[in-house]
Formats: sequence, structure tokens, C-alpha cells
Amino acid sequence: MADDANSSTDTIIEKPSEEKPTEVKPAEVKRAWADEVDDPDEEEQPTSSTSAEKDPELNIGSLKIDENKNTEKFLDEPEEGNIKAVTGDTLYSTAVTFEDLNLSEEILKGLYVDMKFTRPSKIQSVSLPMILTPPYKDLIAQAHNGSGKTTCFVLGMLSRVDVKLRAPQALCICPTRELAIQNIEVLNKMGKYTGITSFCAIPVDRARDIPINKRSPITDQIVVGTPGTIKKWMSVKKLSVDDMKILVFDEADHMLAEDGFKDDSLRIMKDIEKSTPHCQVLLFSATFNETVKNFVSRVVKDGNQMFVRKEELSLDVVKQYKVNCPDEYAKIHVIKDKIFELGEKLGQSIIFVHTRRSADVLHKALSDYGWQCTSIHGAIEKDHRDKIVKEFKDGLTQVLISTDLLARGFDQSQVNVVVNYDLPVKYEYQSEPDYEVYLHRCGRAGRFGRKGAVFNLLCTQKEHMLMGKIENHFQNNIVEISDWQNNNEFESALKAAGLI
DNA sequence: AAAAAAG
Repeated sequence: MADDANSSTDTIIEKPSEEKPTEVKPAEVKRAWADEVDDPDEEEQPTSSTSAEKDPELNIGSLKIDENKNTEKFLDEPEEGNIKAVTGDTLYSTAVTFEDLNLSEEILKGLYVDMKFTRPSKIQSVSLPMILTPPYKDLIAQAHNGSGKTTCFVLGMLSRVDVKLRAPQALCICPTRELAIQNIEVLNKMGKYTGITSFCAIPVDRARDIPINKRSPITDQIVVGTPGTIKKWMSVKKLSVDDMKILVFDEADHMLAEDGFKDDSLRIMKDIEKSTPHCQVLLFSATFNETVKNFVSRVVKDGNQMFVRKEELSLDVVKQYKVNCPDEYAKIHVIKDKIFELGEKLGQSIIFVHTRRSADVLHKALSDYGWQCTSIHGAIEKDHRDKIVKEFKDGLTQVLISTDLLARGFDQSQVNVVVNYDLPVKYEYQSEPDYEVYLHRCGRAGRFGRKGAVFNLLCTQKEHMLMGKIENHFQNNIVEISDWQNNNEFESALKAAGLI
């Protein structure tokens, strides 16, 4: 990463007349998310003269907002540490309010009334002007888990499509069915008053599937789905890309990784390029390792880029612990006696496991002890997967066992405990931890700056070694719980995490 | 020695 790349905003280019350009200010101050409202720095950052002319109440460049505005959401919001904006020759204004973005009345209504949003988060205020301002440059955006990336690309898609044109104009590609469903739900809620319609292109159980040749072409403006199904719809010409204006990759590092969906993603990108000269490409993720960062920077050459340093990516508000477990039995008992008994009344928990089989085994073991929980992985019937997720999101279940199916993107604000029953490892080198997946798993807790705790259950020498590498990688100290049977240790852990 | 998607 070019560390000096954050100062390239000196050239002003022609902007639409009603826009008042101000400098993109890469946040350089390190701070914990939850400190945001108490942080005196917030109010003392220099104000740019252009924004002062525009509205004396509005202090663009800092995060101060009109005091008449409801700042409730503001209090909850995570603060982005160290974003670097490489803006090339285009100057963008950061948005302090959603009104600053020239969003339509209909979209604003969806944001305020249905989403109950009051003000853009940091990533939103920086990236949305880049997305919505001509010449609609491509964008690679990295921001913390739970900081509101989905809103960025959903608003981008909603704003850029023409509701009068009954043809697909925006496409969002996700790594799992669950994420596609979640994104389309956000989209539909935010776009409720726009008249824009959407289509979810994901695999369904065969019993419910309508043969594709019997289906009519998609006329919805926005399509959200998984790579295989999108490719299938495109190949039979039921998904036209002729009018495509904006292409989004959610969890983009995984979508463009060698061992992820690279081939599918590039195929789709090229097919769109062939039939539409100017389709804006947006890549969003909380993680971009060096390899994939280099690759995506080549794929999306002339776009805007914002990255976060890896040491600042680990969420401070989500406290991480390592639990010494002498054997597998101890791991199960930690979950049974500590996570269930202490954690249950605190909210919801997700337990991550390495394989489908261990998900089944753990689920059965806990059920045999009489504990209610559910489990999800890719070998489960799709209708049932949807049901498990819905029950969990509706708060009907408290503990969900999952493979890495839900490691990325899954957004359930009530989750404040994550358990790594085993640590994620790289496929090629199983002695190397998968740092990105680790971070994504942790990110299931502490959504939008909320408190959370992660318990890593360690048994073998290898697991301790993996843990050490993770601590070293993110340069953070993970507190040890030495006695897995000690209630006091768990209680003080939960207390330190702010959960009790 | 994997997960997911999809075939």
C-alpha cells in the first residue's frame, strides 16, 4: 500500500454547479469507535472555507452536524480509523448529511423513515460522493466490519438506475445466498418509495425451481445474486446487461480471489464490458490482503481507492479472548457451561466451526445435553437454511452454529458473542491462519460500534500457534482465560467487554 | 485436509 497516497486531492475539476467541492479528508486520527461523541477532536478539525460559505451550521471536514438534527444514530456509529482516499484528479465533497448527496426524496424517505438513519457513517460520507459524482469512477473501498458498507452500494445502485426503464441496470454479486438475500432486503427497504424493483438471482431447491427456459427475461432494474446463478441467467439471455450502469462486488476480495470466485467474477465483468462501454465497478470489503489488493488494483485501474491499515482493522470494541482447553470435551463444556449459561441472557451468539461435519457433531452434542441451538452450513437444504437464518434474525433462536458460510457480511445486531470453536486456516497451508476470515468472523459481533466479545477455544499446540500468529498479524493482545472452568474469569471477560 | 456456488 502506498502510504503517501492520501494527499492527491489538489486538482479541482469541473463539477456540477450546485455542488460545493471540499477536500476529502482522509481520517488520520486513530481512535476507538465508541469514543466518537466524546472525542474533542471531532469539533476542532479545521473547517474548509467552501463549506462554511455553503452553510454556517455545517462543518464539513469535521463531523460536527447541525444540532437540530437527531444525533442518536451518530452515537451508535463506529468511527472509521485511517481511511486513505486516492482520488486522482477528481475532487469530492464529503457528505455530512444524506441531503448533501442529492439523493431523491423517495430514497431519503426510505433512509429516514424505514431505515431510521439520521446521518451518513464515515465510509458513507466519503465513498458516496465518489460513487454518485460524474464521471462515475470505479471504486475499491475497504472499511471496517459493521461500518455501513452495504448502505454505500445500495444507495449507489438505487440512485443510478432509471425507474422508467424496465431493464436491469445494476448488478450486485455476493459470495453466498444468505448475503444476497440480506442485501436485497436492505435494498427493498431503502428503495421502498422509489418504485424500483429488484430480482434475487440465487439457487433454489429443485422442488421449487421453475425451469429457466420457462421464465421471462428480468425487467427489474436491480439484480442481486450469487455468481453461478447470475452467469446462468446471462447465458440464456434472460438477464440482459445491455443497460448495466453499475456493477457491485460485495466481499470483493473473496469474489476476486484465486481460491474464491475470481474466474466467475472476471467472466461476468468482461461480458458486461463487451455490451456496455461505461459500467461503473464498485468493490467493497472489510479485508483486502496484499495479494488480492494488488490484483484488484490492476482490474480496477483508474478508480478511487480507500484502504485501512491491517493493524487498525481489528475492532477495538469487540474484545477478544483465548480460552485454554485441555481437550475437545473441554471445548464443548465451555460452550455448554459458559457461553450458554453466561452468554444466553446477553444476546445472541454464533459459534464458528471448520467443517460441515463438526457443525453437525457439535449441534448434536449440545442438543443431547438439552441445549437449544440451530446450525447452518452449505449441505443443508436451501429452504431450511433460509428458515434457520430467519429464525435467528427474528430472535427466535439464541445460539447458531455455522461454518464460514456466515463468516462474511451476516448482519444481526443482537449478536454480541462470537465463539471460534476452531480457528480459520488457509486452505493451501493449514499451518497458516486465515487472517481475513478471522476478522470477518469477529465482525459478526459489534455491529455498528456495538459491544462484543470473541472467545477463541484453543486446545492443541497448533491452535495456540495459529492464535499467536493472529495476534502478531493484527498487533493486538488477546487476553487469556487460563482456567476454562472458572466462572469468574468468564464473568470478568464479559464485564471487560461491556456486556454485563 | 475446506467453505461456498454450481454443475
